[in-house]
Amino acid sequence: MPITPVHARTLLAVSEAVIRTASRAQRKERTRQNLLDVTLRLIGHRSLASISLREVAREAGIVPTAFYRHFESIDALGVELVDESMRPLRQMIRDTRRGTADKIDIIRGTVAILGRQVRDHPAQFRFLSRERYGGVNAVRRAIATELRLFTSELTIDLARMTAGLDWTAEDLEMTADLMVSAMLATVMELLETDKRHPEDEQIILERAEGQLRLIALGMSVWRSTARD
Amino acid sequence: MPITPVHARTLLAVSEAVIRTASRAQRKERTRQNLLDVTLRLIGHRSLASISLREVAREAGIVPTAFYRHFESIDALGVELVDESMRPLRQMIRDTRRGTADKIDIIRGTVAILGRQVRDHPAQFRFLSRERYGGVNAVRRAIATELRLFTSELTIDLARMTAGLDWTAEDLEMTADLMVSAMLATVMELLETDKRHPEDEQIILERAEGQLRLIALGMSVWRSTARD
DNA sequence: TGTACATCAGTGAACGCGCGTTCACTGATGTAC
DNA sequence: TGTACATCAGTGAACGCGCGTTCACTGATGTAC
Repeated sequence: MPITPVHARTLLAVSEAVIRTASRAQRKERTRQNLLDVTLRLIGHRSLASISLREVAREAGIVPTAFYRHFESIDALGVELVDESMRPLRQMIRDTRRGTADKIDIIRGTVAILGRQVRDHPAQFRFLSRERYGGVNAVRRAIATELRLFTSELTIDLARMTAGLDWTAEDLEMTADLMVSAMLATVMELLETDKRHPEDEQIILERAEGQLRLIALGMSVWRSTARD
Repeated sequence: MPITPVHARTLLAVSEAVIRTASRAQRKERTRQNLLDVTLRLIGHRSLASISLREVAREAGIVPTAFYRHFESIDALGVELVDESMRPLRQMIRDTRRGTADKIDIIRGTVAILGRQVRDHPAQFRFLSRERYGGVNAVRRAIATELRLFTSELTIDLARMTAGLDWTAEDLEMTADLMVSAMLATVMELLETDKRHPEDEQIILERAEGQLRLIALGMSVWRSTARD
């Protein structure tokens, strides 16, 4: 649609309104983000189901009733947190794709990226792993959906790598699923490491690297039996 | 220590006492077990951190204060539940070892046993997977310890299978860890299946079988790089 | 076997507390003209 | 620019409720002799 003078005037009016209302709207957005951040921090030691609306509001510096200006309930806030917490994982895919095409390097690079993301965003990963099979239904389903998308993305990458090697879609998905399982287990182990033993992190990452290499080796000799 | 007449008389007295006190002790044990069962059932839809002592007592048909005759707190009950819930998993190892020595059969058999155990003891597996990274610290640590033992057992089996193939202890453990990760992910997926689609269970089990076969293939061409 | 006493699983009243949610409100910010 | 009105993020009192835990108790079961 071309921008006519009429549109231009309308757009100008709208953008002026946005600038003028920005102050209040921005402050609301800041409070909202604060509620999300505070919840993520509280989740560090406990589960979503066990934190209270009043506690979150208190930590965010607002009165309990003001919470409802932003979310319908703690569970609804949790569902929004899933999306926000998946961001580091989505970034991981992008970072990995930007890496080299050599297989050993891909594995080493992927594990390194994984380690860095977990180190940089521990609260997000802790939230996802704690609530993945946690007690809040809506949150559990939201995480399952996001992880399925993540596995799909990995399946696409595997399809590209094994192009012409006669892999079935089922086998590709099965392999991607195994890789995601191994990586998620690695994430959980990384999160459980004691900060007083930083060398544990290296051991876990090396093991993860070995596991991905083992899977890659298996792939190199895999013959599909789907049509047996 | 040999059993002397004096011992025999003492043992007799003790066993008579046991029989005589059995009624009250047995009833206490029954209530205790009932508390564990009720908690396991309540955990089906929510997390341990979100169920209350009063709720468990109510469901078990006792007054809240009577709960303390059996457990110090819900968390303490949870730790005991870990041990009870690990029983199906331990049984799995025994069942699998009783299977044949052929590799393909071992995989098929193991997956079949896994599927059966999850079907027969869903509450126990749900408890373990939900609380493995859940909000109750003591329970989380208890599960981690038990799963480490489980991985050790599997490492022993792998060592037996790869005898003379020059595998290092680290590589065996790494492989066992990957297998346990894959199996636990399978358990969680089985628990999430909708009962209205029983065919999903078969799909998940077939995928698990493929994953273990892929790992076994990788093992067959694995060369340790630990001494690089 | 009978009796007197001990044990102890389960009772029921009571407590103070933090919870989610309602409601009418305030006052700073934004909008219309 | 100035004024009159609208919006709405955050307030604060109030509610009823279920919670964990204390305490003194009851009465059936068990033990000693």
